[in-house]
Amino acid sequence: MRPRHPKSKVRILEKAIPLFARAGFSGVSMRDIAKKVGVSAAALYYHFPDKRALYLQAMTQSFADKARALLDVLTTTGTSEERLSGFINRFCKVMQQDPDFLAFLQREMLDGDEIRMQMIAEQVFQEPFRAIEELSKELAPDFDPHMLAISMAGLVIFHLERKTLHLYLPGGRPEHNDPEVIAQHVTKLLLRGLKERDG
Amino acid sequence: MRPRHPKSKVRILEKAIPLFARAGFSGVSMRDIAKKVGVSAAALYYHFPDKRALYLQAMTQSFADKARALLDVLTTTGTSEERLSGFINRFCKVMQQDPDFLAFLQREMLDGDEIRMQMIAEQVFQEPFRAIEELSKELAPDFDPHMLAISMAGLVIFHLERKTLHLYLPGGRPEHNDPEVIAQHVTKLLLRGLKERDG
DNA sequence: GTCTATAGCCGGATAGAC
DNA sequence: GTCTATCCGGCTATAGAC
Repeated sequence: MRPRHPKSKVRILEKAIPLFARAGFSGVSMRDIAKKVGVSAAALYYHFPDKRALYLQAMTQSFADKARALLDVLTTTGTSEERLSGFINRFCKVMQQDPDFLAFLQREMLDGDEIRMQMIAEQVFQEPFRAIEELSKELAPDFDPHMLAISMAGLVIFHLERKTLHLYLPGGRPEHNDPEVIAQHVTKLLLRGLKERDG
Repeated sequence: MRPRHPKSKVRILEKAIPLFARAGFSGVSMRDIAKKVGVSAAALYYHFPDKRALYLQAMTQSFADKARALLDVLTTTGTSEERLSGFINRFCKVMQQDPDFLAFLQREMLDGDEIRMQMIAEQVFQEPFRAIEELSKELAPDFDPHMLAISMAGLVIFHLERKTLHLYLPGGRPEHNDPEVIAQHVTKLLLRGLKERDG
């Protein structure tokens, strides 16, 4: 249960996250954030030393607990195929339910400096990435596990990030945005690609 | 052969492209561009009505001729497999040789308004996309051709856009940035994934 | 076609009252 | 903790000389 009047700092971050995720660091002003929160711009400086610190904390907040959500489903029991399918499903769902997280991730891959990238890698992706590499080794030992893990992430992420372009490309249909449809497509593509031979 | 002193407008666009591609519309000022070109900011307004127009023309310029480069290799003769492999190779090479194009594309997928997205779709991606859908139908009639085309693009693009993150993820090696290595990986993954059964 | 100068606005950030 | 008022620099864009 969330309190009706959360601490100011939390309220500021809650409002700042979607703004920064959608317009980026230089696309949002402190006044924009203050207006959304319903306070003066000066009030923000009581809680954060400067704009960069506010951005960094907003991003960190948006990334929190994402690693755990992805790891959980990777460490359950079952065949390799079941774990892959479970992971792809969870990944699609997490990304679709939190568009701010996806936008932040895309933004950081474009603009992120070394320090922020290192933080993201260590705090969010390193553990799940390792688990996916292990799964890759089980499923397809003749593939480079690092590249295969990148491929899995890329397949899911690109299906979700191409949303706006999708409207104007031929053959686009509404169900192509359904995370379950995407997960099913990606899993089918991967599994057939991972088994060297199958009936 | 490029003339030693190209028209000012062309010179401005040449300098503006990498700046906008790397920092985005709001991350670059008219003064930044003017400084790179070696003129005053006021001079830019002789050639472009405002900053938005300059950005749009820079983006359009960066996207020009990309459709043709991708289409050429799709319409050559050969088996479906050869055309797929040729396309993936070309796609990787084009994207890697022109990082500004890749950055612009990522940026527009994040920030692009409907008008710009429609322009990109119609002028750059519609024709090659249709050709890839046709190829998908030949190779794997039981897949949704639209989704498969998205998957192909996503695989290539994500391997190239994750460059900065890659340093901090386990198992990353220098050759993972080689476009030929990426193309080979993606082709292998796709072809095994596309054939329903193989020996 | 390019310059200098400048208008007018908006940005981040601070001072000091309450 | 939040306010109003403000500093000051950078921003887009224009005016007018050359």
